[in-house]
Amino acid sequence: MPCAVEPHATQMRTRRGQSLALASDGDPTYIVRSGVLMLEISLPGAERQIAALFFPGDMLRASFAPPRSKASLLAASAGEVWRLRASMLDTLAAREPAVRGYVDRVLANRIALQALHATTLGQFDCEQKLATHLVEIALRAGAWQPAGAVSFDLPLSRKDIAHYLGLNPDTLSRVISRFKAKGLIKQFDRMRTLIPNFAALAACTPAASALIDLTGARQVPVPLEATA
Amino acid sequence: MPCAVEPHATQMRTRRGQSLALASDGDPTYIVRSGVLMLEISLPGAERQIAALFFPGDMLRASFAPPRSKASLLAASAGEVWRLRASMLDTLAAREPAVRGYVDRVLANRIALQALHATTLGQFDCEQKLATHLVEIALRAGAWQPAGAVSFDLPLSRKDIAHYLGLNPDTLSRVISRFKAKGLIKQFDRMRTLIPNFAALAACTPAASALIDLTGARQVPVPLEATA
DNA sequence: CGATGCCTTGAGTTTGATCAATGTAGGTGG
DNA sequence: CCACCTACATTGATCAAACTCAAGGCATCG
Repeated sequence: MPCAVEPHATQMRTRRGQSLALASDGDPTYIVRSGVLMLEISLPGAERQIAALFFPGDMLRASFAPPRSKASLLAASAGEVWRLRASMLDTLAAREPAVRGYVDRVLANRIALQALHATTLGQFDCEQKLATHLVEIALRAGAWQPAGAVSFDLPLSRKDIAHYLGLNPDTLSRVISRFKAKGLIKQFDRMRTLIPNFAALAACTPAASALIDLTGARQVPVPLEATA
Repeated sequence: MPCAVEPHATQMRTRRGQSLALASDGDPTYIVRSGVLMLEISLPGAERQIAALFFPGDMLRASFAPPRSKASLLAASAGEVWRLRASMLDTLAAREPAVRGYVDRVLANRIALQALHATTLGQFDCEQKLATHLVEIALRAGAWQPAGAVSFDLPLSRKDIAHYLGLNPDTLSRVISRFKAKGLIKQFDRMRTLIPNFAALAACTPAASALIDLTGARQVPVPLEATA
């Protein structure tokens, strides 16, 4: 999206589990090109929480993370990111309306997504939480297929998904098994996943339509009301 | 903070429970002067969630809320807000570096706070959740007193606090009673609250030091390590 | 081949939700 | 002033959803 940014950014390849610097000087700023980044918060005496996921097109700067406390930015999967200093992005934004618009849009979207995620964490039961996550991934990284099916690679490990959803990994594993038994998802291996009927899955979470709105809903093959 | 904004804003007084428009034209933008605003998300078939609280000095625009889905902005207590159109704020930000800096700072802070709140919702037990909320209020709206005490009015009703913390109102009531029994808080009536020993309360939540960092920690009378 | 990391599954326990009853403050009208 | 109503808060008894702990499966890698 922000083509004016490219010449000023450092290209980086990430590997699964790699940690990206948040604390270094110049308030580092990242734009995700492919793969998924996780913002991890580990507070003393509490389990870690994956506070946010960043998909291709998303931007984040170090000042988005709580300072001093143990926040870290991890690559969930292999991918590519652009890195630049915040001051450079600010300069570009002041000069180029397209960059300014991109930054503003991405920020507003992030806050809205976080509000939704707070609802997921605060109110949903474990099945709704998993359905929400699957819908989110399908919308951001899914390959749409005929008849309302979607396929994708789960970018996060079971443990990471659990910590993103505020669940215990054991519990999450059980919920996934239940979803498989109900035919809501099919798995070919740990990662490779197929949702045979997106609408049926979306019907499992109250957040589906809000997520569709927020992700720009590139394509949802079948209107939600049709099936499910 | 943003004095250049004042002449372009509409002054509004809020009453407890009042709803502020999010959907009207021009992407309405609010700056809180006094009192507290709540961003409420009510998804079909789920309990409502208070996704975020906005204290004096905070800013939010309608685009921060998930669109179409039922988000609303409510005044938790009587207060005063400035209202202006987003396009006006953007114009001012482009002209005045002070406004630009204010907007950027407030946004980054909001995202960091939301990350912390996600951790609170996802990992903390009910006592840690309440302690976190009390620390947050003490830092944002408390009157500091000698010997590490803080007093304030709880701006939210029990039900609102519960929905902010992802708890059941009954459960919250029990936790508050436990805190009173332990001497962590004293209440003179429903709202008026005193924390005799801030450090002891802060020791109940893993998020205390991160919150202190994020709120700018105007004054924390006694370093946390001293007591508790 | 064993070692390791990740995931799954069962048995038992606990935390917090639910339901229902009771208490309290503030407001209204007789 | 009292009776009454309503909204909000507290508290107890019961229950279930999710956590914990432990055992076992299944890949990958040296």
